[in-house]
Amino acid sequence: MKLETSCIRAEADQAQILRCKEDLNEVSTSIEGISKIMALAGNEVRFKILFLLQRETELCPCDFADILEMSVPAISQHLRKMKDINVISARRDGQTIFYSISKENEAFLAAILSNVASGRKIA
Amino acid sequence: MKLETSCIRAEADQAQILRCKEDLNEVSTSIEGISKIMALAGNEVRFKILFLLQRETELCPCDFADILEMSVPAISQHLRKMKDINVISARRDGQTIFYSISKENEAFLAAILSNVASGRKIA
DNA sequence: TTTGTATTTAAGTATTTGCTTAAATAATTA
DNA sequence: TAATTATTTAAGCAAATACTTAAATACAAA
Repeated sequence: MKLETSCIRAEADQAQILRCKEDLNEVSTSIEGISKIMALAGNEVRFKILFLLQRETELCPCDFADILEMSVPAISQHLRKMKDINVISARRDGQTIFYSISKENEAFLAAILSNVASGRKIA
Repeated sequence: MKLETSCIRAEADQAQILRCKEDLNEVSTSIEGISKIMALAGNEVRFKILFLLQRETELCPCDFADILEMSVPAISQHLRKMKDINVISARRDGQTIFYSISKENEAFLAAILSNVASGRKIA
C-alpha cells in the first residue's frame, strides 16, 4: 500500500528527498526556535514593539499603549508572549516595568530590523 | 474625557511618545511588508520550505510533500500564500511546477536563514 | 479521445490568535 | 490604613489559521 500523501512520479529524485530530510533533521531544533521567534515577530503589533525597543532601548506597557493606541491589556499580552520565549526581558522600577530586547536575541532581531526603511520596501 | 487606553502617569515622556509615533509613521509601509513576510516565515512548515528552497534552489509541491511528510494540498496551500506575497515564485516544466525563492526577497531571507545552525540555538 | 499524473481549489472543521471587559496583583502615596 | 496607579491575569468571543477530503484544472501519454 502506497502512502497517500506521497507523489508517485518517476522523476522524483529519491536521493535528493532523502538528503533534504536528513538536512532538516540536523537543524530541527534550530528551526523550531527560530520559527517561534519569527511567528511572534510576524505580528505587526509585536514587530512594532520590537522596532520601538530597538530605537528606545526600553519602554513600559503604558508607553506602548500610548504609542500604538491600543489597550494596556492587549499590549501586556503581546509582551508576555515575547517574554515567555525570551525575545524580550523585563525589569521593574517602582510600579513601572521596563521591557527591552534580550541580549540573547539582539543580533538576530537587529538583522531583521535593519531591513526596516523609511518610505521604501525592503531591498 | 480621557482616553481609556492611555496611561495617565506623570512620568510619561510625552516627547518620546510623540517621537515614537512619528518614527513608526515614517516606516509604516516597510513594517507592514516585512511583518507580512515574517508572519509567513513564522510558520514552521513554511520556514522549512524556505530553508529547503535555499539549499536546493527549486523544488516542486510533490517533493515538499515527500520531504515534510504532509499532504499535497496542505503543501500547495502554503506555497500559494508565499507566492501571493512574492516570497517565492513558480515556473512550470510540463506537469511539474518548480518553486524557488524570489530574487526580490532572497537577501532578506538569506539573512534570516543564516541563523539556522545544526544542533545549537541561534547566536 | 481516454487515462493517468501533478497541482490547485473549494468546502468543512478544529485549533489558535488577538482582542475585549472585568477582576486580581503589586507598588506608591495620602 | 485606604486610595491610586501600573500592570497582569482570566474569561469570553470573533476572526484567522492550517489542516482534511473531494472536486476541478492542466498537461502528458497511450
